[in-house]
Formats: sequence, structure tokens, C-alpha cells
Amino acid sequence: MGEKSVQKRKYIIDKARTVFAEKGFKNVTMKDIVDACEISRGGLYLYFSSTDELFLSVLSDDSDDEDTVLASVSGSAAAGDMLALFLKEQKKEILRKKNNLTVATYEYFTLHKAAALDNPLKRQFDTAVKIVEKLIENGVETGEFYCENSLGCARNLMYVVEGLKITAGTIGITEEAIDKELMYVMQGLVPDELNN
Amino acid sequence: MGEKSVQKRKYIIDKARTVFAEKGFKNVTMKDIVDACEISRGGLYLYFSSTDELFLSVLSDDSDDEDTVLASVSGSAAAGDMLALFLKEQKKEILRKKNNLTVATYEYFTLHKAAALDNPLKRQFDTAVKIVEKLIENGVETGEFYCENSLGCARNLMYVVEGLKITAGTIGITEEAIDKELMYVMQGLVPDELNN
Amino acid sequence: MGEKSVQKRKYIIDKARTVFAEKGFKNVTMKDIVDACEISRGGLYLYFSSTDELFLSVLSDDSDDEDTVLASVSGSAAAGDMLALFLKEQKKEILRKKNNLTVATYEYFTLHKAAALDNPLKRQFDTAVKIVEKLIENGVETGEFYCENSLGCARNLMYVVEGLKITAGTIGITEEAIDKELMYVMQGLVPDELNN
Amino acid sequence: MGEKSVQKRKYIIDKARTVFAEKGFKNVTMKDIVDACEISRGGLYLYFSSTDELFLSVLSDDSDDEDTVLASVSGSAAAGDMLALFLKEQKKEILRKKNNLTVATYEYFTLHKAAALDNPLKRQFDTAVKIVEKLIENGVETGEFYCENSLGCARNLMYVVEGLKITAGTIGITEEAIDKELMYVMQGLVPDELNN
DNA sequence: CATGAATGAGAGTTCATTCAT
DNA sequence: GATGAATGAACTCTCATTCAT
Repeated sequence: MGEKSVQKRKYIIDKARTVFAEKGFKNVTMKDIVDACEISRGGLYLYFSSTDELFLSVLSDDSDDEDTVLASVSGSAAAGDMLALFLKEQKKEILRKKNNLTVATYEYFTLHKAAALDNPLKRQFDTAVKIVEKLIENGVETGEFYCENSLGCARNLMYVVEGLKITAGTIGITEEAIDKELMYVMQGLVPDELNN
Repeated sequence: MGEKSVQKRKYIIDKARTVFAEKGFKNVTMKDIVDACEISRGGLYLYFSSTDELFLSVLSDDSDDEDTVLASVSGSAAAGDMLALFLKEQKKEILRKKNNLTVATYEYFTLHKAAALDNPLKRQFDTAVKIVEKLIENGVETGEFYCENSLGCARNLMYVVEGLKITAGTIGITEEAIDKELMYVMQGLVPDELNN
Repeated sequence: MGEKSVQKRKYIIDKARTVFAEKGFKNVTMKDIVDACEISRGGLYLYFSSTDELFLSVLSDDSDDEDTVLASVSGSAAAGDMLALFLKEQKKEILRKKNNLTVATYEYFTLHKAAALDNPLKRQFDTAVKIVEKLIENGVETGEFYCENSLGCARNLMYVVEGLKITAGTIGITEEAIDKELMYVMQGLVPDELNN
Repeated sequence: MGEKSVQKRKYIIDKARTVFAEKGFKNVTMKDIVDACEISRGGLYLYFSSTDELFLSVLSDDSDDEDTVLASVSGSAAAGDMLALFLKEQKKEILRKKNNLTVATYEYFTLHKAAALDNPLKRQFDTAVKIVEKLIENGVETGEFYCENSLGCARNLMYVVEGLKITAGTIGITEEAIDKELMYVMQGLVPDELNN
């Protein structure tokens, strides 16, 4: 096996992300990847031996990106601004047509429920909840937010985001609808006196 | 072609529902259905000529069930009770292991976005929102609920439900978590004086 | 087995002729016949158990028609008129779109060369040659025709007819082209002094 | 896709010609070809994706051979000799058992009448007629032949050849019968004084 | 390391043929 | 006799995977 090229590995993963985003998971064949990468069949197998392995690689590659996002969120700005920033990222993710792995991911983890425990999807969700919780707690301390159950509130927000994601990927959704929905959630956090 | 045996058609649809629930949409082959039904290859084609057609039949067969649910909801009980009943049904749906078509449905409509306009998924979602809206409005009138934006609130609730459904189908979710989440949403509707 | 209905047998043969004429031989399935006849699958098998058997029946049914034609030719009119009449029949056959079994017949006997000896096609061809030969001999006796080798001449004429048939069934041919060709052949029979 | 191995392509075409010659067109399946070539199912599809495509390839491969024949005919020998040579080639073609595509070709163009305009069969026929016409004209000029209508005569000859071909492929025909027939046609071209 | 021709398992689909009614 | 639902064999076609170069 040896070293192969890390660069080429990365290249394949990037191309594969596009393909999975376009076609979901099960619908993608090794041939689709080979065509998208314009490499040889055998060449692909040198790096990945199945769409399963490839998809997981795309997913963990994505986690890196997310970590970056989360890092940027955990700065020291006002809690409200930071939550707004976080939601803006989520909105971008929801609307993203290209490279949107939502449905592919759902598909993949339907086919592989067994691995559900250390499921990247779960980790991702849990991390996001924790971050939102933190942000809300900060906001409550500074008086920007009012919330008696920051964990419940954070979880609620993330379920709404999940709902928006899957809706966007299947039924379709307009930007306005997303804005309206996220606004609605945010307003639940604002103290009544400020709300008026 | 005639309708052949309506009974057998129904039988195939029922078996197929189980298969789709287990394997999603794209992962299901006509052979899977044939095996599940214990009929011949040709026999299946007598009734359905593709997994597409079969899946849509499963879906519309399901709609019947839903209508029943909705009918039961439109009784004349107290708004709060009726919303609770509605959410209980949703919870049942979210938790359902066998015959849960959530992911298969999402998969199907990812592969067939073109038909998005008269998308059963959309119709289903919109109907649910309308019903919840009505229930909330009733509750507000009787003083059971407090809500300034019943449509927004209804939509929020349904996005949460969607989020719970897809989470259950992929990451997995416990009954308690669902209860907690639905409770959280309900409490947002209860007037403050009653909440304490 | 018993008697079945001679009438229905005839009905099936007639419908089948149309189908074979449209689609050739190998391309025709029992289902095609069933559809054309609007009878049941089982019903067809009561009368014919394969397309082979059915096709042969169509063919021998045709022979009856031909005998009629030949009978009409063997009247006592002038040889020239009778040959003209015969060629007119051949032309009709060549041009016939519906119920033209030429290619189907060729196909059938390609697939069943073994049975070539008592091949209806051969019998048909030989009979036609004999008739033309007779007609020419009559014409020579009455001075209408000039021909030193009536058998060769008859055979030549029938090969031309075969060539025209297959050309019509594949490349396609215009009525004028047929007329021109048959005329050319006829003129070869007319004594020089009359030809000018 | 590239051309893969030209050699193998040629190999497949050669094997396929034998199969089509034996079984006609419609009766041939991709599996028949696979078996004849002793290659894998998938392997065949690498080169040809249907019996249609394969058959046309066999046909155009044949055209090359024909061009050679025609070239050899357009030499500068005496017209009579050249026509004799041409007919000898035709006779070889008529008698050829192995690799005789006559019936398969007729079958193919019966099933694909639509494409009749640029029909190779028609092109082939028309070319042959033109060549014979030229040969006859040359012969008339040198006094070897007598013929008032060289085009009509050429066409007649080619219809006879077509008739002989299809007869050979279905009913069957002896070499003597072909000789007799071709001789008959040739004699029609020889001036009377020489004929005696 | 990289290539891409080749393989063969397996999915989709059609149809001749049977058989209970 | 007649029906047509049901069967299963056979065909088309695709793709993951291998391997000689």
C-alpha cells in the first residue's frame, strides 16, 4: 500500500463530495466517482475500496470544516451575534445545493444503522447542541437572552434546523421560509420587554 | 389489464412497505419484493412494473391511514387535548420501527425532485401545519393557549417533528427524548401564569 | 381436444397473418397473437401451441387462396392476357403492405432450413414456374410469344418476381419500378416484329 | 471510451458474422455472440452495446470486401469477361453457406424500415446496378453485347440475383441452377447472330 | 503507483406455458 | 371449451472488482 499521494486522496474526496451531493448515497457507483475524477478504475481502488469507505472519508473531511466553523463561533463576541452567525452558517448549509450531503448522509445511516452509536451524524448533532446551549447560557448571563432551559432550547433549535435541512433536500424550501423560521426561534429567546 | 386480485395487490403493498421501511428506497430491488412476498418474478410485474410505482402505491395506501388520524383529530374535544392527541400520533409515527417509511420517502423524493410540485410529502406537511394552526387558534380562543403567531408556531412545531423523524430514522432517538422535545414545544404555547 | 371451433381457428389464423405481416416471424410472440385476437392466453393454446405451428397454418391457409388464383389463370383466354393477369396478381402481392408475408416467410425458412425439402415456399415457387411455363408454351403455339426455352424463361421471370418481393419488403419499391421491371420481362417474350 | 483493442473488435465482428449467417438477425442474442466469442458478457458490451450496432458493424466491415470486388471489376478487360467475373462473384456470394448474411440483412432491414433512405442494402443494390449498366454499355460499344436498354437490363439482372440470393437462403438452390439462370440472363445480351 | 480491459454476479424485464377455476 | 393469474427460464444490461501490463 505504501504512502500514495495525500494530495490525490484529497482530490478524490472533493470530487466524490460533489457526486454524493448530487445523487445521494446508494445511487452512486464507483464508476460515477471514477468518471468525476477522470482517473482509472484501478486507480480509485488504490485509495478507496468501496463507496462506503469513500463516503465516510467525505464525511470526516467535512467534520474538519465544521470544527473550523465552530472555532470561529467560540470567539468572544456578544452571544446574540454569535448565535446569529451560527444560524447564518446553518442557513447556508440548508440552502447549499452543491455539496449538500444531507440526504446522502441520511441514506447512508439508514443503510448502516448498526454503526449508529459512534455515528458521525450523532456526534455532529450533539456538538451543535452543546455549542448552542453554551451560546444561550452566555446570552442569558449578559441579559441578552431569556431562557429557563438552555439545553431544551438548544435541542429544539437543532431539531428545527434538522427539519429545515431535510425539507430543503426533498420538498424544497425558499430562503424566506428559512429566515422566517429561524427568526421565529430566535425571538423565543429574546426577553419579553425587548421583544416589543 | 384489469385489476387482477385487489387482495393480492394489497398483500404486495403491505409486504413492500416492510421492505422499504427496512432498506430505504434506492436499496430495494424488485427481487427483494419478490422474495418478501414469496411470489414469482413475473408475478410481481403483473401488479407493479417498478419500485417507483410500487413505492408510490405504498405511499398513497398510507395516506388513507393518515386521513383516519386527521379525522380523529378534528373532533370537538378541548384544543389542548386534541393537540396532545395529534402529537401522540406523531410520536407513534416517529418511534415506529417497522413500516417507518421516513427515510425511504426522503430518499425517493431526493431522487425525484422534479415532481416536487404535487409532491405528496409537501402536501402532507402543509396539511399537518394547517391542522396544528387550527388547533392552536381554537386553544387561543378558549384561553388554553397563548400564541401571537399561530401559523409560525404551527410551522415551528412541524419542523421539529420533521427533525425528530429524520433523527429517529438515522441517528436513533429514545422515547424520552421525543417526549421531552414535544413537551418543550407544548409549553411554549401555555400562558405564563399557567406555566408556573 | 375434441372439435373446437373451425370458425375460431380461421379467425385466429386471419388475425395472425396480419401480425406476421407487420412484424416478420421471429419478432412475433404468442402474446402479440393473443392481443390481436383479443382472446385469452390459454384460449390460443387450445388451437395452436407455438408461433411455428401457427405460422405454418397461416401459410397453408394462403396456399388455398393461391390455388384459387392459379385456377383463374388456367382458363381459356389468350396466353398473353393470362400472363398479364398472373403478373398483375404478383404485383398486387409484391405491393401488398398488409398481409404481406414475404419477409416472415423468408425468416421462418431461414430458421428451419432442415424442413427445406417439403418446404411450402419451394412448392409455391415450383408451381408458379410450371404455370408460367405453360402459359408461355401456349403463347408460343398461338404465335403470341417467341421463346426458345420456356422453362428457363419462366424460371427467370419467377426469380425476378422473388427479387422484387424481397426488395419491396426491405428497401422498398415504387409501383412504377415494378411495372417497368415486369414490362421489361414481358417484352423479352414478344416476337421482334411485334416489338417494333 | 477509447477504441480498446481494434484487433478484438475485429475478432468479435468476425465471430458475429458467422452467428448472424447461421441464425439470421432477430434470432441472435448477445449471449449467442458471447458464447461464440468465448468472452464475458460484460466484455462484449465494452465493444458493442446491442445486436443492432454489432450487425451494422458486420455489414460495414463487409462493404470493405465489396469495394475490393468492385475495384477488381473496373479493370480494363473485355466487357464480356468482366461481366462474367462480376457474376462469378455474385454466384460465390449466393452459394456461400458460412458467413452468408443475406437473410439476416433482409430481416434487419425489415425490422428497421424507417432508416430506409440511407439503407446500405439500397446503396449496395444501386451501386451494383450502375456497375452492370456500365459493363453492358461497354459491351454494346465493342459489339460484344446487344442491348437497347442497358439500365433496364442491368436492373433485371440484379433482381434475378436478388431472387437467387433469397431463394438460396431459404428454399436452397444448387450450383447448376444458379449457373443455368445466370447463363440464361447472359445469353439475352448476346447478339442473335452470335447466339446461334 | 497507475491503467483500463476483462470478468461474472446479479438486477431488471419479458414471455411461453401451465393450471385452477 | 375458455379464462387469465402465476410461474420460471432466458435475455439484456450494469458495475464492483481484479489483474496483466
